[in-house]
Amino acid sequence: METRARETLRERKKRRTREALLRAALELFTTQGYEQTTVDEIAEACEVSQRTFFRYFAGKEDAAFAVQDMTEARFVAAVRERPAHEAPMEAMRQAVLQGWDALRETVESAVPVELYLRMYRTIESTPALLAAHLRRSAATEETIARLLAEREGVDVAADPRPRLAVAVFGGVMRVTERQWSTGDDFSLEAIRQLTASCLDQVGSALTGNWRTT
Amino acid sequence: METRARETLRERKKRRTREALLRAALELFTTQGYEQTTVDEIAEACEVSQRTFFRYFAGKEDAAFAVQDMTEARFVAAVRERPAHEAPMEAMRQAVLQGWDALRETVESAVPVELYLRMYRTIESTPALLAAHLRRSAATEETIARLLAEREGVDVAADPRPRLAVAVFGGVMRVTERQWSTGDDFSLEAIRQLTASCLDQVGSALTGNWRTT
DNA sequence: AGGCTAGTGACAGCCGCTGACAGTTGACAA
DNA sequence: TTGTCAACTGTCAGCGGCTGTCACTAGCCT
Repeated sequence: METRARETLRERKKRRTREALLRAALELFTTQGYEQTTVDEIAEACEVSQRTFFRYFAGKEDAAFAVQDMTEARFVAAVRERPAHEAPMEAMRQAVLQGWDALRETVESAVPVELYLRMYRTIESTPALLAAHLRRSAATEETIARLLAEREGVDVAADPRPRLAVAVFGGVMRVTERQWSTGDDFSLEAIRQLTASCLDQVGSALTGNWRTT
Repeated sequence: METRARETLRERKKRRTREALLRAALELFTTQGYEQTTVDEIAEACEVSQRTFFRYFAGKEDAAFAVQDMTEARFVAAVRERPAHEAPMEAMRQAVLQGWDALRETVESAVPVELYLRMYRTIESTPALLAAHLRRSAATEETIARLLAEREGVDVAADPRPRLAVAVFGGVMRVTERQWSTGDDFSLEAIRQLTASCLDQVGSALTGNWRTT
């Protein structure tokens, strides 16, 4: 966590360029749309060449998910740090909620939280980005599955239950995301509350017979 | 189902061109890889111009999923036709299994089943296609959720349980797909059996404490 | 102070995809 | 049968994402 330690001029310039590109990209994506924004525009906004953009980001998509990656990493770390006595589903639940609580600290070093939340919604409403998001989530789920398998002492190759549990959890998260991004309360508290609410209703959703309740 | 009735010459030619393009595309995708195959190659293999390819398919991706779309449509229809007394999860389970059983008839009109299965695996192992696949699945899930909500007489906007149930089911399907495509038995029977097996283990996966069993 | 190299810009080129326009060929009525 | 019309196709031009190459500038290090 000691990034400010002896940062050479070159490194500082690099970091600034990257941050400028990222901020400009997210700003443009969220205001005029992802597809409508060209890489040239982003580069021009920072007064660098298009080629330089591609030296910092593997592609346009990569810039869109740069911040998301930070929060996902936090989530994985949070799961890893959960006490061993917690059941898998409970550990994931706590890790996610914890992630929302600490979102500000996680994100603010790169971009304003408000910009992050706007980008989050842009991802949900842009088909190409939604696809990429789901694929990335699948990769994260695979990581978590291995983590839980090891933690519970089962073989992830032979026992499908770790992957099943994570897939179910991931499915619930996607419903939560969708509900939040199509709702009318775009606050951080709203998404935290929705997360808990959706997780609480999984059992009821699976047992069927929704008419009676 | 009466496609052969009064098919004009023009229509026949069109259908042939489309089928040729589709077959060539899948053949090339599955043998040399999706990214490694250019649209020009596909068009050339059928002796048409690149422009013509784009008149039949919205894009390279579209060709890759043409057959998948047929099976998904069958699945949605199957859910719709399930008896009203079945619980949601059970209805989806039956619909999927039924889909695998009828796969041959569903697919063979377009391409050989073997080619379909090969393409299925190619999708799983190609990041760009996997992303598209997940997004398409999400769209299908939304359709199913509305279907089940109506069927059970609940409001899909107010009650998250239909979407939750479908998301959970979809998650299990993805685990199944992955397990199948990374396993060593690429037969149709294998995937059918895996489907049932994974669905059976969801309960156990969620209750945690995997060590004891 | 001067050599070294990371970082950059400029240029050329591939590929997916689209719009515009003209040529060809099947459909259908006179 | 023939002529007209609409459908289908090829060609060409162009945009945007992305990559390789190469020369050049600017910070680093001795």
